Amino acid sequence: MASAEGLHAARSRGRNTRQLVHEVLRSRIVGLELEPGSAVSENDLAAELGVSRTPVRESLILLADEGLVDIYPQMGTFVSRIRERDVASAQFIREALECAALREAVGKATARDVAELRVLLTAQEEADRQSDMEGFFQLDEEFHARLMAASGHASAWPVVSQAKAQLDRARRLSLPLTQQMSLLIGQHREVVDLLEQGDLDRADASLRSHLRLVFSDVEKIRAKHPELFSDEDTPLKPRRDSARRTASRGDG
Amino acid sequence: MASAEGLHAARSRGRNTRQLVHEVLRSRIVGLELEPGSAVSENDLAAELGVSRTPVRESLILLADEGLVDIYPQMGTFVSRIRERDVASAQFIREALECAALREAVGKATARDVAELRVLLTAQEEADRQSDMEGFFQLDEEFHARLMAASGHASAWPVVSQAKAQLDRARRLSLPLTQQMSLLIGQHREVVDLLEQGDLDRADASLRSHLRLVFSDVEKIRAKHPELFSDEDTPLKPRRDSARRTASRGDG
DNA sequence: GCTGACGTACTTGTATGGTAGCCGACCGAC
DNA sequence: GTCGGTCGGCTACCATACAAGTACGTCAGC
Repeated sequence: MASAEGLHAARSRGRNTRQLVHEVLRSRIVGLELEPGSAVSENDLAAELGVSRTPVRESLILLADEGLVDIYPQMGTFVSRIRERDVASAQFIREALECAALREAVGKATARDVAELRVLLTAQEEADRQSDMEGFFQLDEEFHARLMAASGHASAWPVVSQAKAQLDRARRLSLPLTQQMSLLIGQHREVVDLLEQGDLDRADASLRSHLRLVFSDVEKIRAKHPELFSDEDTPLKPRRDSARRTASRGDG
Repeated sequence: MASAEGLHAARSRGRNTRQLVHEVLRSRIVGLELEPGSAVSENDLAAELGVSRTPVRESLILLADEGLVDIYPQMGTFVSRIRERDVASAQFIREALECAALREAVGKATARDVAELRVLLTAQEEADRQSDMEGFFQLDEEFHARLMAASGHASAWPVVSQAKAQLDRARRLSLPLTQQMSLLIGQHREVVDLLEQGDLDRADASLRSHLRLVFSDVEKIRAKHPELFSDEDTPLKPRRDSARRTASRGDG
């Protein structure tokens, strides 16, 4: 992959190595490129990305703070399994903040806000037609972010985004059901319509049920991919991957 | 100060140096021991705490993520000034999450939950009698945390706590008005009463007005201590402290 | 006195070395 | 066959060294 070169190429654009590595890793984890439970070694990542261990380590500390990796000193760092508690917590946070923002946005959102939201809806429909799941995910993220921005609380979005990351890992597995996309888009449209009409309570209810649908998806996924989840309060056995690197030696 | 020794003494108790340093710094910043705008040098802190730059640096990165310090590469790290935007954002987040939790807690909180909250109320009154501001701050924090826990969303508390940190820095200056304490305690009691009575809407309204009172305090403080605040979107002139360390040499 | 170039001392960013601790495989004892 | 000790290799943690860059004091020139 060109991630190593891309890293240094983009580095000149103001962001330092730590931030670059952080973004790369976060993207890989949320995008399930790095599966829950898999080990992420400072050394391996540093070697792969062509940087030293320091920025990698600092990124991992930030990711641990976000709940995306678990660091066990002297044992290893592992992509965190999806925990029942974390998902419920993330859903609660997201619902509370997005709905509260929407309630404030009603009567405050400008015509321009609504117009920009509708542009995103159109783009989402296009992504649906092309079965572009990755594109839809990004547009979905932007839609919800702008919805919050319309309330004047754009600066609270990072908090939602962080909570959302926990949910998105699971959602990534569920969405292949393409029919879901059009359903979600319809709900988006309903929210925008009600926002424009100034119907506060129905807009709130609409967004809330939309978010809960997403939440219920996660539960379905759990049945299909239990290995990505963790019930335990003490998942203290991440188990080191015993595939020795001597395998490349081919002895034997 | 015994902070350096205390650091290593407590280190054996499971937490590593990074976490210890993080807690110390966070406490100093929220407690205004480190004033907004003041410089915090990795080297100086490392020397003072008797550790290397690494854990200090990692702590500062976490604090920057929390919005408590601003890191300017090759320039310095400074305790962030209180920004209008951050305070408003923190208030929005806190209000949305705490009120949403309270609404869920109504009808769900056990008798034991209520009893434990009342114990805290009693302790707060005692702190008031003794004019123990520091104690009251801790009891206030615990009260709100337990209130959220009663809703079953204790794991969402760290998010509130982080937002609260922005508000607390300013509050710390306002509370010396001792009469405020009893007022706040009365509001706490009202919330618990309404929670126990199962009066959802009035409990919500009561907590909301309580939180807004706290918020309005911040505005008063701004008038008295403008140097701790920052309107600027680009406060790009933190200005290095020009007090040379050669002062200790005593030459001249 | 004022202005501008320069040098020094500081800053954070990155790279690397050494340490303590844990896991898991191996191997001898029973 | 089963259990217990040992040892190798890995881990994250912390310390340290080097690099890139900024700000400020100093001083020469005007």
